[in-house]
Amino acid sequence: MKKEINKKYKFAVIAVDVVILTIKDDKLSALLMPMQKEPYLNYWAVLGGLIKPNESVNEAAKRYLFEKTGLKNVYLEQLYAFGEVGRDPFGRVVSVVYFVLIPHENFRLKISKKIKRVKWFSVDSLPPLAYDHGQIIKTAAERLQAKLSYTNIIYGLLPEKFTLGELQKSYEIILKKKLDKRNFRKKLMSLNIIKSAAGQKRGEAHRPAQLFSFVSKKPQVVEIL
Amino acid sequence: MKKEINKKYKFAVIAVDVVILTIKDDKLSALLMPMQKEPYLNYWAVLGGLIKPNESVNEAAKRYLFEKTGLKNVYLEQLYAFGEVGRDPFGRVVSVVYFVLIPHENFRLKISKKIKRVKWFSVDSLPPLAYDHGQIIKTAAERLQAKLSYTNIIYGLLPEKFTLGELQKSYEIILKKKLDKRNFRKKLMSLNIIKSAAGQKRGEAHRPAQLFSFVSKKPQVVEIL
DNA sequence: GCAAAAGTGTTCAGGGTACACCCATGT
DNA sequence: ACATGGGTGTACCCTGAACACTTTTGC
Repeated sequence: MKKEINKKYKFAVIAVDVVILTIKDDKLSALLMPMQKEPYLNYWAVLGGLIKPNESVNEAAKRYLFEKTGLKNVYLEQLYAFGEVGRDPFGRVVSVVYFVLIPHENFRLKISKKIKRVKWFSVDSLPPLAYDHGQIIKTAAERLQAKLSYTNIIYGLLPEKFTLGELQKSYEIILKKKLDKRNFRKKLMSLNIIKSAAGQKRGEAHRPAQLFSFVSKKPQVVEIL
Repeated sequence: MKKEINKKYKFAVIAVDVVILTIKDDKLSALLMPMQKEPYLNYWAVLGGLIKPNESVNEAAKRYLFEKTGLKNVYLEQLYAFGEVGRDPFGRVVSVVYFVLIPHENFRLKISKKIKRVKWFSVDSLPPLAYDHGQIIKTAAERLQAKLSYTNIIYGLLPEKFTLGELQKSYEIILKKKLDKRNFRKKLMSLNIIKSAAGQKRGEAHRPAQLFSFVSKKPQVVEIL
């Protein structure tokens, strides 16, 4: 599809790209799919596509996300518009990039049959990437890291119910630093952003953990760490 | 120019808009220009235009800024991409919006002769605005307010040399709250982001004030307030 | 029994906040 | 003389940071 761009359009066209992030195997990871055409054959890319004339840019991002992965009602935020002239060898494409947070656990992606395969990569060890997608993923990871400290958006990465240990570990992975368990719990309980939920997490070779859930799954500015 | 859009382009075209902000008469103010065509005749708008095929989006923003106001080497940051379908009645236009900070004092704008006139408006009492420019200015003001608290970007709004009183007043205007003079000075001196500069500010009916300048005019993350 | 994470309080230091008076100037 | 903002120090409180042991489970 992108091949015909430089024939059809003198001016730039608009694409959206969506960086899907989750925590998997104790790493912040991005969902990538392999390119199927030269010059990026076998390079990996984030999900994306051109916008349609009758949809907003936000809608286009949500549409591609849903069409290609089945994801809906997840944390989604506009990241940045990437508009360098040479960023797409097929033609002039300006991409408005979004990032999405999903809990890894229990999430079944419904990958579109048009996509050969997808794979999660740790954002710290990415394969060769198409276009400027390396820069894009780096920017997304930085934004996420920055926002964790002063907002509650960690909720996007956790399942409905979670333990304080899992919550703390999520912060530690993204902030890349160890946190003190007692101080962490004291702080989070004082912020009123999480509440005790019914039940415990059992089945592991240690004492069961109380479950918690988020009071609100709307973005809030809160001084967390 | 924008009139032909819906004839020529089936798909969306890309524009840039630039919100120019300064502090004038103790108000955070935006530079606006009157529209000269229906349906927005006599509405006001921020500076903007379409991008050219051979320039990046960032370059387009800087080019329009320079061409229309003569401004260069000022604080400029990408704000957000606005992409609602109906935002421009002439056709499908997605706008990548930037904001710019300038010191008001001593700044001579070289307004392009193509522009009939420009005027500063307090962002808290804006005239009727074209397109979604009300939303755009509001978003810019919010971003600025948020970033003042944790970065040093106030430097964009102040002249080369300034007094601590002027600096404090700038914060107070944008944050919309009074600050304690002694605590403010103590904090800023401890951060090493400003340094004493030669000379004093005299000529006003009170004790002369020492001048200061910024150690660095690069954006830095610093916990200021 | 052993390993592994859950759960729980106290102490200390540093930073934020509140607060009042004299100084140097222009009019 | 008077009005105006410049310039300065201290006391208190609260928050952030450091720190260790017992509990409950699965194997």
